[in-house]
Amino acid sequence: MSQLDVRSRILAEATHLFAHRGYGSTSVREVVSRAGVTKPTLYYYFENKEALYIEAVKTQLGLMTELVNRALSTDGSVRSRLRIFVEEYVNVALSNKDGVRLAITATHPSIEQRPEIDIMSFHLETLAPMEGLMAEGVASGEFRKDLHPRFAVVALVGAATMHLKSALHGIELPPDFADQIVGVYFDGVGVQS
Amino acid sequence: MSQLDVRSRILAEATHLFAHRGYGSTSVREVVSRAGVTKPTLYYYFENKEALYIEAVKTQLGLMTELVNRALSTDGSVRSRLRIFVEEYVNVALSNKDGVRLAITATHPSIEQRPEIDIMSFHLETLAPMEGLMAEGVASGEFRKDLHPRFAVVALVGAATMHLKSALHGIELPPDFADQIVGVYFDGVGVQS
Amino acid sequence: MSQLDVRSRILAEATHLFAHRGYGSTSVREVVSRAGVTKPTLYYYFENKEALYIEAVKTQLGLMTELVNRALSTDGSVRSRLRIFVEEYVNVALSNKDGVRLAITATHPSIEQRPEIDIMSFHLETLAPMEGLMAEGVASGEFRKDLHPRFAVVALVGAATMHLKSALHGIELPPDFADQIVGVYFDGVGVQS
Amino acid sequence: MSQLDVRSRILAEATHLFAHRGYGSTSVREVVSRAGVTKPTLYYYFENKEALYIEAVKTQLGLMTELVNRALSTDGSVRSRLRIFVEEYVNVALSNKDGVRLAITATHPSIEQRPEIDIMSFHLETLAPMEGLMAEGVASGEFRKDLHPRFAVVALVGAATMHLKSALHGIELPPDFADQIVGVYFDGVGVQS
DNA sequence: CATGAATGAGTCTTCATTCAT
DNA sequence: TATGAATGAAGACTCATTCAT
Repeated sequence: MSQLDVRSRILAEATHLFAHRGYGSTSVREVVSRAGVTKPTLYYYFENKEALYIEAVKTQLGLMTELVNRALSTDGSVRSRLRIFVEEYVNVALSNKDGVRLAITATHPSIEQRPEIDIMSFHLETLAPMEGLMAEGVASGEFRKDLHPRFAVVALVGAATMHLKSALHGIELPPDFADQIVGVYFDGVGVQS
Repeated sequence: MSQLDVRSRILAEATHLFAHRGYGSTSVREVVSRAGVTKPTLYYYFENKEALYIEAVKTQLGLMTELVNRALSTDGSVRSRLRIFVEEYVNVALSNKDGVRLAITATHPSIEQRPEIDIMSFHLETLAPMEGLMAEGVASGEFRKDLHPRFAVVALVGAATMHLKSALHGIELPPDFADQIVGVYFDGVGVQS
Repeated sequence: MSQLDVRSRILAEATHLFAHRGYGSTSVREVVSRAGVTKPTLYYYFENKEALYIEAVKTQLGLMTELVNRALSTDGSVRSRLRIFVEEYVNVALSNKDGVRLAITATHPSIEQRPEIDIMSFHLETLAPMEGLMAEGVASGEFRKDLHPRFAVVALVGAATMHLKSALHGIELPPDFADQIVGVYFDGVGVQS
Repeated sequence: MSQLDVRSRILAEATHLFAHRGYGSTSVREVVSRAGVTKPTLYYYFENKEALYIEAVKTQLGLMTELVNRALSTDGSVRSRLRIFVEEYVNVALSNKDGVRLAITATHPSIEQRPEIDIMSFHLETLAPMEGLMAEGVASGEFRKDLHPRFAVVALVGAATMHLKSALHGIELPPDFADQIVGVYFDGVGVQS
């Protein structure tokens, strides 16, 4: 009948609206109207607005976790794996803007989430493997010995995310953005002395 | 009577609540209740909830612009100025969590801002001087010749902001975090070849 | 359950209150309270207070249009038809005081209708057939040749309406009021010279 | 300083707004804003909104009473005095639209006036002299013997008012409207048999 | 599975009114 | 006389949610 089944359509519209307006400014009425269903139908599939939000967010966080694991499980040097991760991260994000926006907002420390999301377990699931990779890099001699893995992860993810945000704001990224980001990350902005 | 005058108290509570709950989930009732005033008083000072939000956000963005300009206008090498900026940025942020949370959320590309904020002019006012500094670094030979200033800014601000976010999430930063961040930024995570 | 369905009950109470208090002094709360429903129910059936007002007024104007057409489509001389019209007009009005009050107020030129009513089309629908009848009277020789139809209509409707208003104010009308009104209208107050 | 003194300016703006929006839809805020004064100033001159309304209405009713008495106290036949009355009535009304609109609305039987106006005493003050004139006409032989004075007044005032209302609606009156109205009133629309 | 109809509680906002100055 | 600042009460309207069908 329709492209997606009813439940998926509701979830998709919810993701879109939560991402664009935020939780509090998104009304159930608007979700069902865009999904072309009635309110009781939504409540048939989801317990309430909060559950809908949580499912939408969890779905997106799951996609990101998958992405990280996929990127990190390739072969090659740590550097090349990080390059692949950055490229994938940004590209997937740009092809799923709604989802990424929602995920970023939801993991913001700003919102004492009314709908309580278990952010920490997400962070563990995604950051832990990255920290592992960083530790691997230190051990293998690719990274400086004095590097704290968590610190290394935060710096790279922060840089990549900010580039992503600027892209979401409409600023165009160069085609070799992943190379550039990882290049600066590995070699620094300073001149090699 | 009270520390701040009525208007400032309203603005402060609004900043707090908008930062913690988001725009849509913050009610005017709650703002006035925390500020210890009645609703008409709020509407005496602010046209409506949207105007209140915009003023709160603009105030915080203004503080950040000031901060950038202050940090960049010190003497010394580009590296030392960036170190000061990072230190200031994170410290000020941690001492004004509400404001920073609000500013970060507001400049998020996620929210098709119901209350429309002129984000771009903020970015220009803050990023432009930083880009200038980066260009200066390239010219003076402190930075690699092939570095695009905008790219350099985004990488550093992204890294610093992500560290800040992790701190807001409760993860402790080392005392020399600014040195570490700028260190990685300048010299890279890789071993000097 | 109740005599009328929910929607009709709301409309009836709205008509009553709008007629007695005016638009601005009638609160939605009062309407729903008298209709024995809750506010959201009202908004389920009517877009907003204005739409409710417009529907109430249009309904009453429609009844008046019907009345005019019915009275004028009888057989007999123009005079007898006008007599029937006057009688019907006043009697129907007195049996539907709320509706008439609302209609009179709404067609008042005084109120730069907040809820904009298309008064002109109502006037056309009601006055045009009456003007036609007057022209017919002139043609058939019942009326003076120099009579402008519109003028004739306004004079009769004005007189009848004022009698009606005085009745609404509590002043009793004689049983043969229609004969008297049409009598004066046709033969004048002056003595036949 | 200003054309009118403060109190008069407030009253004038109130008259205008009450006439155009009705009592309930007119806000004190709007009155003072248009009058260029502050709210406490209004409350210095008028006890409250209701008193302001009553004063505005009474002022206008007083003008109409004056008008009636002036017109009726001229010399000449009853017919000529009525002609003068009709002419004055309509002309004065058209030169003081706000006031007339307010007066007509206020004397509407529709509104169970929240601000209670003593309509009856107004009617007595204006209609009584007119009824007297009508009785005079009957006595002098100008009018038919079987004419009830009250009835005669209502018919004429009704016709004149309706013409006035149509003029307020924008429909132009012929220059000799008073002659025409009184003509129909005296001689009827029918052909003299 | 789906819905038309309903609701209690809450939304933002404005009302008429009043102090202290 | 006049006002800046304040308020209790009410305004219209929408929220997330539910139930009988």
